[in-house]
Amino acid sequence: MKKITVFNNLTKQKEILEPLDPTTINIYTCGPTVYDDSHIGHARSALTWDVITRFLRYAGYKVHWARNITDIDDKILKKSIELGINPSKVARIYTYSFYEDMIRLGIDWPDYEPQATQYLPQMYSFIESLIKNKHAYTVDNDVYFSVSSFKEYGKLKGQNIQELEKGFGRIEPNEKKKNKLDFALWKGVKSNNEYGFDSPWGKGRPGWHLECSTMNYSLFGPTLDIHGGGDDLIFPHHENEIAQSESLTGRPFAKYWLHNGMILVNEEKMAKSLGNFITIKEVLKSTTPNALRFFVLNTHYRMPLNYTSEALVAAQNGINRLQEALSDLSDNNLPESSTGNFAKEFTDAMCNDFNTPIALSILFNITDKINTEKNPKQKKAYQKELLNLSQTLGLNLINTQAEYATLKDKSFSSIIEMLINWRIECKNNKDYKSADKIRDILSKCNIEVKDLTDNKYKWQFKA
RNA sequence: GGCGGCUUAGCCAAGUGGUAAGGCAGAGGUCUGCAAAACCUCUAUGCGGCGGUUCAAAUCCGCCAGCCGCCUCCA
Repeated sequence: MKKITVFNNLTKQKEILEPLDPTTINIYTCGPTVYDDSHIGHARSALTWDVITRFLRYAGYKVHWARNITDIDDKILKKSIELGINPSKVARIYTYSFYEDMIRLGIDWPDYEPQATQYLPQMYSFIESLIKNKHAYTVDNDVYFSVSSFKEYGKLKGQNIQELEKGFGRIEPNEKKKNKLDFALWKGVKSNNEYGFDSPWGKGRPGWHLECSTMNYSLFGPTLDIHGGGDDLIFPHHENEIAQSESLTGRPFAKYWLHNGMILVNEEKMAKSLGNFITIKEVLKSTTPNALRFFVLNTHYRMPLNYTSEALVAAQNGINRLQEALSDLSDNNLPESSTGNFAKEFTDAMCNDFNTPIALSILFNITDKINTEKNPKQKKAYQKELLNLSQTLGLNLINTQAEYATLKDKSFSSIIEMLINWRIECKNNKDYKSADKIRDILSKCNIEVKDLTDNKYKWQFKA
């Protein structure tokens, strides 16, 4: 297998991927905060790491992938007040919603899905060690990390502490902090009614950055191979993770830092805070998981990706062409052997910092071969190759009927609307015989049409 | 203000020194009862602009313009 090259954000250059253990890769990627339905930005992130871990396994590595769930956080508390339910229940509701989305998108289950609230004792000892080492200090019932205690602070962002301080004008000063760049490891409650956990520093909740450091340390020890996440997390989240973890262990936290680009809507970042997000559930009403995956993989993972409905249509049509080339195959009817003619090109592309757009273009090159190959045996071999490589990207090109079922509601409604409109046309032409026939047909399908004035109508299911 | 990134055909998007992948859309044709699918042909002398380095630049350097991200929670 060829060497895999990755763009390491810590060094800002492409490097050959050399895990600590040559046979195994430990990878941790930042997952969602579960306070609402996930949007397609989360889908992009999940798809990116799904494909990267799939390829690492394809390349022969043993992969241990962890993706956290942030299940305690200010936004969750806010939501719990809005909904009038316990914060842990809010977290569970949206964790399950996230899982539902991940299943529909065909994301492989990570090997670990640590949740913040399951690691509180480990967090306490993490904080205690930092206090003992003078990297953290307590103020009232809060604990803060002291940025000035970590000389390399800013190395991921590429700025030193002085430079970072200069650009700090936008942040409201917190009087409790010794340095304005310091961040909370533990946030004490303001009043006893507030939700929280009992800790050595009183009732409160963990700071966001702490969970990733703690869970990484618990799962993988001082140093892991790859740490991933969205590029909006580089600063301060990942910077702070580095500061905490390296202050604790004195060892490098992660060898390689990989970040996926954002999804944009109208050239603007899609984010919950901007309110311009499209949920995964919403988008899957009008497109298939395959098409969404194609849409995402057609752009290199580090580039921004502009969301448009046109692009999703293009993706769906592209997927259709690939599926068409395998339309005579099914699970009971798979060719035995692959040509292997394209596997090298495919691997080369993926080894070059996971160049999925090139990898996809190779799938189309194989499709050309399938569609023009006269020799049936050879054609089968090309089909097998297309199937193998598409599966490495997590695409599902055969047995696709189940996928279309997710679109059923939309198609179903539009067919009914169409029939009703046809019926109105018949009525307007005084062709009542045809109009009645259409109404009878709908009626047999348990759809009752009710005429209103001015060609208006409504329809409903009847038992 | 500080730091980082982007600008390639109608649209999406690869390509980081050797003469522009791939997809979508579009045009013409073959096939077809008609479609669909498939196949064949065509669709950027040019990669934001201006300079420079080089035998050779979309690719390297400089300047300019436009756009975006992070610095507050964010995948």
